[in-house]
Amino acid sequence: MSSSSEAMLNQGLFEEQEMPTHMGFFTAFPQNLTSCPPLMACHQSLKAFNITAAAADALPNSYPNLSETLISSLTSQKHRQHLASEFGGPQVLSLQRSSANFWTWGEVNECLGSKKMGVEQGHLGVSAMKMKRIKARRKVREPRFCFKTMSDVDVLDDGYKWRKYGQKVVKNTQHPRSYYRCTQDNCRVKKRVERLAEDPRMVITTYEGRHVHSPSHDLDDSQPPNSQLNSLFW
DNA sequence: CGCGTTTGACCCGCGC
DNA sequence: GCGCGGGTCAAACGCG
Repeated sequence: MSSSSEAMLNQGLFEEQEMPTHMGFFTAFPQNLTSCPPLMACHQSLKAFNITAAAADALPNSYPNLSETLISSLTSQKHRQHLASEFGGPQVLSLQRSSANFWTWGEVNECLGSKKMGVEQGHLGVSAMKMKRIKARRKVREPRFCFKTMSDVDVLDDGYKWRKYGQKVVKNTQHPRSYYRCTQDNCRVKKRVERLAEDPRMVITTYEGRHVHSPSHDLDDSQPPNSQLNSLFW
């Protein structure tokens, strides 16, 4: 896909486009990434999408509490050059999350030993009723992440191979939502692709689950060895 | 022929 | 319990 670069003009990263009731980011990252499935999945998504290239310059101003480590990893020389040449400047980054996915915060909390994140504990509180619903959802729901991207093409080239398994007309939208599954055996990662009702130029890509394999082609030439995102945001 | 897409039917969770 | 709407299935179809 030759237009994948333009497609990678990421306008934001957030979790669940509906009901964005919470915003926040992690300022601590577990030493052992794999010990925390939600963070691991998010980390992989960030890597796969080269999301670090987006809005790097805007981060410190937009999110003053963001850790130094993350900012430095996002504002590497290479990414700056990429931003400047490809997009002509910094992009606006929006980080949102939804109450619908509260449980991922809970898991993260457990993994981090709680109270070690750069978010208010108040954001993590859930009512018993909500917890019940979350539990029901949790049986079937993997961690999910959304990327809002301005692009002409619907399906972004993220290095993985996808097979479309469904399409659905969503209420109050004239644009259909497409459902994709990773074609790799034993990999149950899914993604949804839809266009924003208010702005059809924007593509919402929602990932669910974690890949159990590497991308089918090598796109990750921007990560120096031993370079890790040791912080993470939503 | 194999692989991917299309599309109508079906399933299931949720709100009323 | 019922209806709605989102998500998935699977047969048919298209393409290289």
